[in-house]
Amino acid sequence: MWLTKHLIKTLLSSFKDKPTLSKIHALLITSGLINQRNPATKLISSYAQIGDIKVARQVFDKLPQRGIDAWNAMIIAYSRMGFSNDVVGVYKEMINEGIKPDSSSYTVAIKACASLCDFEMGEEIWHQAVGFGYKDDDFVGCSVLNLLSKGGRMVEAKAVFEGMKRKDLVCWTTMVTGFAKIGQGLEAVGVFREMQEQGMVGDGIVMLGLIQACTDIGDMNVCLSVHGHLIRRNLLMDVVIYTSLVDMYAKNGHLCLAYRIFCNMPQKTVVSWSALVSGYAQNGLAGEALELLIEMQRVGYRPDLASLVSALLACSHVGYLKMGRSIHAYILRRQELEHISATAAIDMYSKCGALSSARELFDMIGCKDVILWNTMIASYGIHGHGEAALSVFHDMIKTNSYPDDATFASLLSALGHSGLVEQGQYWFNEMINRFRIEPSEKHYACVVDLLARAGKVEEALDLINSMKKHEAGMSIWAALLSGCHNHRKFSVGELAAKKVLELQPDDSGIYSLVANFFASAKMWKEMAEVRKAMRMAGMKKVPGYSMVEVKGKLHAFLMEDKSHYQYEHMVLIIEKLDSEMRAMGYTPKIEFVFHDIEEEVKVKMLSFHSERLAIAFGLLNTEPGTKLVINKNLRVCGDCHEAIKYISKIVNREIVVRDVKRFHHFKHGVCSCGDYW
DNA sequence: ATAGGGTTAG
Repeated sequence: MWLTKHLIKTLLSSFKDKPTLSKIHALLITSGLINQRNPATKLISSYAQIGDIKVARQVFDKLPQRGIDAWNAMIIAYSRMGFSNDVVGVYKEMINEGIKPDSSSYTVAIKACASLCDFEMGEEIWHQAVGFGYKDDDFVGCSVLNLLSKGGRMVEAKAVFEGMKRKDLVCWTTMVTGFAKIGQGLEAVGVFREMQEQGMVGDGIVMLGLIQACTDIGDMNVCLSVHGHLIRRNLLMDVVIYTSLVDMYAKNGHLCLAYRIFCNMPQKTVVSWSALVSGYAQNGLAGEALELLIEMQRVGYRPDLASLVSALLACSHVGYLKMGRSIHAYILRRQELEHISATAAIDMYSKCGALSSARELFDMIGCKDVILWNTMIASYGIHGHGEAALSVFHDMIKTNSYPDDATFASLLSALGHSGLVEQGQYWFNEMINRFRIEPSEKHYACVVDLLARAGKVEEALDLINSMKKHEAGMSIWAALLSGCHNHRKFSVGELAAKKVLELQPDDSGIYSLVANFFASAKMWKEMAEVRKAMRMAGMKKVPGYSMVEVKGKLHAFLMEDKSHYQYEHMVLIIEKLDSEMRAMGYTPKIEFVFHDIEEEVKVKMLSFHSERLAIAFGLLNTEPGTKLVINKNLRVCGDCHEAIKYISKIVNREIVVRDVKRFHHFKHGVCSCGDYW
């Protein structure tokens, strides 16, 4: 055999195509060199590099004696392919065969555990590494930093980091990114500054962590200065960095800027598109998000799950059930439904009024995680099905899923809206004592709401006064006031009303609550003052609109929307309904009009609120008996709430109105959610 | 010589 060992080595490092590799492989076998450590190891890495991991494994398995080099070649091969399970598998085999891992085996194995989020295993390997004298190894240490930061354990990570003798750029980057990822942007910036003070020069990757930190901090000045820094340092070349910038500006609501950067990017990837789609969706610009999803497909990008999930979010925002369904079906066809997209689809179904579809999907998901459970509980909650929410919660406990703060926020809110007071109080206490979760302001607001609805306003006030770590905010006082209003508890109510006014509401619904309270308490002077204050505050400028999906298309209506092609027909329907309603005993609640105009005009304004236009349009264009689902961007008006009860009876239809807070199911003259508030 | 830090989504 004229091929020397040396020549084989050279060949293996310079030729990366499969036919050549196979030829060399054959030569190694015929020459017997295959059984020597060095060429075999080389062969394994070469096969791994061209992505032929199976052959690499075969070579590895056939080796008569395997040294640490061969093991590492194999473990690194799996790591490069992203096969973390196999990495851990090979590591375990090594241990079983009595091979002593070295620095690189530990490093790669711990990295694999981090990407699998298998923190137990990761820590076990870490301890083994320490036991074998790799305590001060930089690579192992850095892998550990990554493991801890992936688990959000930045306090421990910081301790390890501080103990490291030589901190290189990779370690610093891990710390910066770690803090940024868990929402501690300021800490991340602090670490970056420290790094600069140590004279370390950053690269694009550490800047990526810094961009994420800025995204989290949300201060435009910081964002712009980091952007400037990138330009000055000439680091603005990588697609990934551009994409991150798009995300940063989009998440902070600067969509024009995000879009401009997106358009001017030298190249784009699917991720760049996804980042923009998600930016639009998260900022409530559902139409733009969906258009962008279509546009990206048109120019040849196959949407990834992130963009599809964002599109589902957009659908749930505007109640676009038909589009939501087809996106869900598309994900199913691609066989890519997993937890995140399933959760998004469940949320979409429930927010579009298709609660049973949400449940059906939920039941099909095996091995549910916390967010999935929480989403189902919240779904029942917004529809006013407290018992169902509680039963899902019980299932959750039975399967040993551990509830978190969000679980209880959804559960307590669901119980409150269904008047399950004892259950609410019980689980609030269990949350604190058994699950050791500290109540947040949100939890307090739920329980205050729960108690106040039941008329236990003194108890609610005691709870508010017992709050130590939080200051009671608008939601808490408004909930209390509403209970006082409904149960004619005037003295606590007066206190709550004052607190609400002190906090300067920017929502006309809250002003009307205060005014109504003063009216029922016969405190006329205060009532007049509230009306005056309201005029002075000049209420939110957000125009109210309602949407209805008819035959798979979304139709939006603004108040008194005369431009609509069916306006005359809609007016006729509204007027006809109006006279029938009055005959049944309905009187318009003009306190819900906040303009200084004549009463007759006020009444007219009420009956042309956007929700009623949407209902009229729905009635006109659907078969009798069809359920109508209306979506409103603000809170449904109190008068309309009353009127829709009558309408549901007159036309004998189920009418579902979703407003910012929850769902109102109107059927046979009643609303499932009881009181308006 | 090898290995450790990177973008979007519930």
